[in-house]
Amino acid sequence: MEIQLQIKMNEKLFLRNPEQSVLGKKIILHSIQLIHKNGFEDFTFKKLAKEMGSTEAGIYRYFENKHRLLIYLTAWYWSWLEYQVSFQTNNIEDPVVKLKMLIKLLATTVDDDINTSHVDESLLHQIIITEGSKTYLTKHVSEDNKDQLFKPYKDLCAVIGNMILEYNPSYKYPKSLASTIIEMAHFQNFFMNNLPSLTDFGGNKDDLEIVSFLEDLVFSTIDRT
Amino acid sequence: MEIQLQIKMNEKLFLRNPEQSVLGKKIILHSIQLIHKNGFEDFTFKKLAKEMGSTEAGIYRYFENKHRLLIYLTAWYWSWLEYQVSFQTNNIEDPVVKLKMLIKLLATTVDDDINTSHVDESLLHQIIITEGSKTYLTKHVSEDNKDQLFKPYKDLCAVIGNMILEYNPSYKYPKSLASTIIEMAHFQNFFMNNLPSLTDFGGNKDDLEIVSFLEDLVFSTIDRT
DNA sequence: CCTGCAATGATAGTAATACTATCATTGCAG
DNA sequence: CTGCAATGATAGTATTACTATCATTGCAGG
Repeated sequence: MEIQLQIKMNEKLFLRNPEQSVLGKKIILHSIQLIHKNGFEDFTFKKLAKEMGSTEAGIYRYFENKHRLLIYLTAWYWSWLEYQVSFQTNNIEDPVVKLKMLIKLLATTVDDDINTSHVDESLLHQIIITEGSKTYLTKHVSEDNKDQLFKPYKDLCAVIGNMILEYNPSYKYPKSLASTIIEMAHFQNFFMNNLPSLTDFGGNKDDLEIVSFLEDLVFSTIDRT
Repeated sequence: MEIQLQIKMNEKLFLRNPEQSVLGKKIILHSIQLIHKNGFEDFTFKKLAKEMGSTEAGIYRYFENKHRLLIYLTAWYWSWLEYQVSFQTNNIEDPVVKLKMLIKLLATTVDDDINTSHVDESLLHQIIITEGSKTYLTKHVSEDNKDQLFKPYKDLCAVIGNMILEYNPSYKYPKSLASTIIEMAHFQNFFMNNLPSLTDFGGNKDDLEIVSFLEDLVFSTIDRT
């Protein structure tokens, strides 16, 4: 069985749909590599064009600017992850098992999904850890939010919130706990690898420790009514 | 009693100490106002110079670049906050009371401290919420960390970690929980004001709801051994 | 009182960034 | 085979992120 996974993205995320042309897919492929390599601050459309063997103007036909491209990549990632979550938790009824699966998906290294040829999910995951929050930590969040640019992130958060309520319908802060799980899965990973004294994961750099921390945090919190 | 609070800052944070001259203090004062007003991305030394009635070159004599200035402001804030924490929890023995005080200091609106004339802590607090994590979410974290630029943040995190251990010496993740409290105090605030569907704080926009969420989270987690 | 040096101001200049515009070429849909 | 959309090639502008130079000021120590 060979399938190609296509994620339908909000039209406002781009000027021209990058999934629908060779050039567009090359933009996605190489921007992921370049941002992963040198970070978002250092990333420019000129450098990307050079890397791709195309031109700056060509990229501007797809994305308004590099910030929009980052939002696109992030939105794509959260959509893909929500799909993974629904796939992996399908037919599971026990909310404990579901929540544990979710934490594992959020907090452990992602493998490249062979069903998406132009996206390396493993690299993208690391980009989201470092750059993801920059998509919304701006003065223009509200306008971007009105354009629904953060919908995939909010959708995933809602899914998690519902899992929490399934486990304990009387817990008062399901959405805040959901956003805490998402952000901390990433921040604790970043801290572990870059500022280890902010964590308890020593030198091991093992994803599974983050999973343990998060599981303990989540279930302690929602266990007591 | 009139005191002037002086915070000793790491020499690597600046080229020339801004606390030791009128121009330096003006840089701090106006950069806080400008970053608060238009956000860090839009902020440039040229605009700052114009606002202050000085010149771009003059500012470069104090700070290498705007990112370093942001790190300086952030480091200053965390140092000031650690002082507030030590002041407000002084003579308190009960770790519950201490932790609650800490959460309150982190998560509620800060008043301008009259003991620091050139820093508006209230504005600075809002800057840290939106821009704080950008100081370390870079490709050069490790070098910056070697220069001890994040020491105040790490120190505060250690203080919180110790409070947690005082309450429950067998809790396994005091430092990760500490960094979670700090980050979530800010992120939940940002979400509440800008992406409310990621929280359970509806339209009220009340700091105290964040306090309740964090208290519940922290004490649930460290209550169970 | 003067002198000397550090801090500041004023101005200029450069390379890179973040775009926008124009026109030529190509390739494939009808 | 033709026409139009996508791409390529090139150029140009305003702003950003600096660096350099020289003149001015102001005050600390002799």
